[in-house]
Amino acid sequence: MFNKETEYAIRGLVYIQLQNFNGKRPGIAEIAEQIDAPHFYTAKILQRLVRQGFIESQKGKGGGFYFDSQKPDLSLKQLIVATQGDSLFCGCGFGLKQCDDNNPCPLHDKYASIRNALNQLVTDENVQSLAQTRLRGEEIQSPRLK
Amino acid sequence: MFNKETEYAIRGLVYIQLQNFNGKRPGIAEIAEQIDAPHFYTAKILQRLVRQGFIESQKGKGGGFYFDSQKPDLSLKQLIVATQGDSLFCGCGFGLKQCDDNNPCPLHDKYASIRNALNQLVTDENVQSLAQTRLRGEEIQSPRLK
DNA sequence: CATATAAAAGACTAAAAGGTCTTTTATTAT
DNA sequence: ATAATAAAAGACCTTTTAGTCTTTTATATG
Repeated sequence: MFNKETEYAIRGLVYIQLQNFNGKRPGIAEIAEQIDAPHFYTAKILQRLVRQGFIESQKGKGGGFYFDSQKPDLSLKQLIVATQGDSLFCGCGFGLKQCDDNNPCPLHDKYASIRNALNQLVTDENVQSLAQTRLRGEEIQSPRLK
Repeated sequence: MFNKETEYAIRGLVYIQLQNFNGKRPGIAEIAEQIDAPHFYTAKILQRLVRQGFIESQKGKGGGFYFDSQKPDLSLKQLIVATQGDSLFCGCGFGLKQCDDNNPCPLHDKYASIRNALNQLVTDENVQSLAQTRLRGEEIQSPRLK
């Protein structure tokens, strides 16, 4: 469904946001290890996301990656389109060029509804809400485990 | 969503079935042209499908590709799994290794329902029914056009 | 200001996907 | 038989995706 770059980007950004909630700015080594992704490849992907303005970074001692809390939440849709384009949301499952609501291919209606559901999901969900869900999950479970 | 090989395979097999309904066995050149796919690449893909027993072929004059009408209908699911594996139907959208119903990642439930819908669609639909839909569509439109 | 630290930049390699082409083999019609 | 035909086989090439590594640049802190 998603390519590696997108997977690592989602996992990386959610991890960064999670650490940010705790007042920390994780570095590449920590991020890559925690999300189980290749160190240097993760660095390259995060650098691209910085250049595109999705996250901020700080060089030098105590540096790392962080979200600008002034900026609006980052939807998965924005992130996915940035890393692998929008083909997932506008292509025809059957691969036909001439396929739209007026001239549908045999699979059109059923496939379109699935594609729309996927579009809805990634438009609604964002990095911040995912990180918060994980934060809550851990907070709720912690007392029982201790 | 699907890779090129899968797209060409679906389009090619539907075209073959459509021609078979008319008592014809199309050859590679015709198929590739009609489905707008690269000639030699289409040949390679169809050859693999023959080896896997999805379709039959006949060499020599008057030869071409055809379905064994004795065999059961070929679902898109079978075809997709043969051409690009089953990762689309069992992977986690979030890319986490530990993600199942017991230990779900934040997106699990919503993503799972989309994946299941997709699975259902390609399991229900098959090459034969798609070809028949196109056959009916053309038959209905023909009288008006002439 | 020096130094340690950490991201930025970019060259490089590896593997997979996508695609091309030539040669061989099988079949059928003359 | 043999010539024409059409798929099978497989070598090769190109592009994209995935991943690695070294060098450079910026920055906080002693």
